[in-house]
Amino acid sequence: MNTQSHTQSTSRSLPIALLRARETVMAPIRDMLQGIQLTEQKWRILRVLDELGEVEQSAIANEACLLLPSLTRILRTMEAEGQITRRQDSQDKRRTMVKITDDGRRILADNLATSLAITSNIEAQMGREKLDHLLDLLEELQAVKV
Amino acid sequence: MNTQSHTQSTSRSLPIALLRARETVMAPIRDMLQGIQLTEQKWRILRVLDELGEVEQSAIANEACLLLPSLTRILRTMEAEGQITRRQDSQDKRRTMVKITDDGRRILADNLATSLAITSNIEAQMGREKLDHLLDLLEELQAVKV
DNA sequence: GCAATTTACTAAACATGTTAACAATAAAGG
DNA sequence: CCTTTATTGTTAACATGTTTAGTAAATTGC
Repeated sequence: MNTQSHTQSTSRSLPIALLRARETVMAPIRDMLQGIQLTEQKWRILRVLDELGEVEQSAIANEACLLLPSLTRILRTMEAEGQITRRQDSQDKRRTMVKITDDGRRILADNLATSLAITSNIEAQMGREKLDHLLDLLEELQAVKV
Repeated sequence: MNTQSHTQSTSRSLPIALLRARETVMAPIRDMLQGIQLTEQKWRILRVLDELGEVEQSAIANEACLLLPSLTRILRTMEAEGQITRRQDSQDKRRTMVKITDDGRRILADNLATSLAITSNIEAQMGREKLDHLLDLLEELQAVKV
């Protein structure tokens, strides 16, 4: 008799189900990224910067779902590798503004087709409606007060 | 004009939506665990071991969604802290069998009520039906071939 | 039986996750 | 103004994630 007999099997545990689903979705993206020496996180950062233009680090952290200490380290290497640039904001000197470089954009452009193909593949197998419904439910879950 | 104008906003990106939803769900659990010096991963391991009894490490890795190298390290410290025991399997000497100790079980028992309350809270806010539906969709997503 | 392959796990190296503490600047409130 | 508080970001320390390589034992296939 176990302590947790009241609880669900792992496949019906929300935290684990979310983790496993994410592994499934990320697997082909990781395959793509491994070919170009980019981590999942750096890829997300490049996409956010391409989408938002020049932004402060908190905004990146928020959009790309990273904590600031991680972001600090990652941006340091990305700057050294020439994928982004950073400069102090003149108005608010606490802020660092970050921008994607042409090299960074090139990485995105080179992998856009593969990225879209991965998304399409999942959509084709699950169906657009189900996928939209799933995204709605996930959005709703994020709004839950904890 | 950005490179990614074809793509969805981050809130409709499946990988990020899954990540954010998971953050929401884990936040109160992390609060609980911080009080008892346990990481999210160790908590999952204890629950799996309580549920499955004595099992090999690959089974834990699979159930708790951890890679073996991470598991090796984590189990080493958990053994040192007396929450689990490990022994070589006599039939198949490659296998290491892992079992939860009474101390480990006590940790689970002490936090069962809090854990259940967190689950109930989410269920109360989202509704059981939606939650079940979400779990169904996540299960379906995991089955997608990539 | 035995070589080749597979399985179960470990080790090492590097990247990120996570928390706590801190520095610098800006905003708020008196 | 000037103190207090909040915001922005960094650093450090430790835990885990991820990949590659390696070891030992079991299984396969001939």
